[in-house]
Amino acid sequence: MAVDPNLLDDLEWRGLLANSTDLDALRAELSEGPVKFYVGFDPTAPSLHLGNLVQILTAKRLQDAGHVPYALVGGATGMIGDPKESGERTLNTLDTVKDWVRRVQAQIEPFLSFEGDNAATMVNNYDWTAPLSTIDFLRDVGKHFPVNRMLARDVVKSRLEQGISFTEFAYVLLQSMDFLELYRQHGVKLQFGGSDQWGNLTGGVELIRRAAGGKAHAFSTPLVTKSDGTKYGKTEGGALWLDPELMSPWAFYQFWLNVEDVKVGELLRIFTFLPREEIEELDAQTAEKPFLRAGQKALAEHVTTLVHGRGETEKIKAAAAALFGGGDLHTLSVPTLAAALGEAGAVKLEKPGTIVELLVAAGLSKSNGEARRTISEGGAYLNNQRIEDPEHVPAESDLIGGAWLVLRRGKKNLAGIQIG
RNA sequence: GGCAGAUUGCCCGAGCGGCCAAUGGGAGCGGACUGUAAAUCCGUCGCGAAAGCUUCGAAGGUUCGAAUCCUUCAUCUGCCA
Repeated sequence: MAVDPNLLDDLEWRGLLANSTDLDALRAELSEGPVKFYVGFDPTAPSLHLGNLVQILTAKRLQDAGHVPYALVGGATGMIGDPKESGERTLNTLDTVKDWVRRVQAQIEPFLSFEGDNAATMVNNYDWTAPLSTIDFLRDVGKHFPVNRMLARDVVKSRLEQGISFTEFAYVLLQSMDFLELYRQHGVKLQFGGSDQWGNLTGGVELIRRAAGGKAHAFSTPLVTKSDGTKYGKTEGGALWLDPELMSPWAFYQFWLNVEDVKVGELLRIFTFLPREEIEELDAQTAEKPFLRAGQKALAEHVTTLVHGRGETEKIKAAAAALFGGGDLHTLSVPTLAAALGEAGAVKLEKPGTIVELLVAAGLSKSNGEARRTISEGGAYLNNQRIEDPEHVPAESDLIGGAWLVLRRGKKNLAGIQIG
């Protein structure tokens, strides 16, 4: 099978290469023919999130270019926990990890092709890690890891003061072993991951060299952050999940639509498969007519379609047009409005209560006090009319189509109430 | 194992017997400005309509009254073995 010779150039242009081992050697290898590569996901939650999506899409880019993916879900590494700077992780039970492995696998599958010449393979490191004896592990793997080098890693250094368990300290051995195992079993020669995984990636390359005398490659993708350097979704209401149960497609779409101008170009490159010319055109539009937010719209549309499908995206776009259109809500057709509110999130009530009760019922405010605060701050809207009296109860005439109320907190948080 | 110090709200960090639901900063949230952007400015930021209730690692205790004092426990850090 022919491989795309421009793969690395494209990845580079998209800003997906943060760090890499010998890039020229990798370029040569990738141009010769299909290369088997792997990318791993640890089941640390019931769903993957935005950061993982970078890896999934990168894997797809490689597969589209003719290479052969091995998607690893870490049933074993998920039992141990990758050290992170903020502190020791809580261990999850085997049952929990197994459940999450299944979910994560199911999330990855739609993105890759498991058929054809360069079909993807799903693997689980539990399969080769669980049967391993301690003695074999220490002799065959441990012997190749100088502790002084392990201590020099940034994450480890940052943890030495506050403390790090041996369990997490040893994590890198497991991930390195995965690479070695896939190298030996399947001839996998390339691994990539987020830049926070760099130490683990090179650990594997090093282990393959020492234990098998082989040459393998690795590269890392940059961490996606906001313009102030903080992670997306870390501070605002939790992570950006790919699972529609954990984050509604509507909220997902809204997230991309609200991306800062300065980040649009970067995110379009990383998260969409749009060709270079189109992205550069969008860059130009963002620079010249930022108020049109053409970049944000394209970004929201493409990424939501990738993750949740075309149909869902179309429904959301129609809903957003109806709800944010600025027109009189009463002029919308009831089916349109009902569908729109269904996307944005709607709850059913027997009868309307006070605006405070409605805000809480719709999930727009966490408590009565918070709802009252929002109202006193002038942030509560019923059918696009600001409501200032916390005791306000919607009248019969407020019910659009005899049943619907559009509730909004602030500029962007919408929810529907269905009475009846 | 011994000694010393730490543990405060989402995070950082004051408070060291009443004036503390707890200074300040950050994040968050709302408003103004705009473009469902950024920056800026203003407001807000435990629960409760209120009376009041529950908070300052955990459990007890002293006191009219404790985040502040005492005891025990847990965890972390440093020093000594």
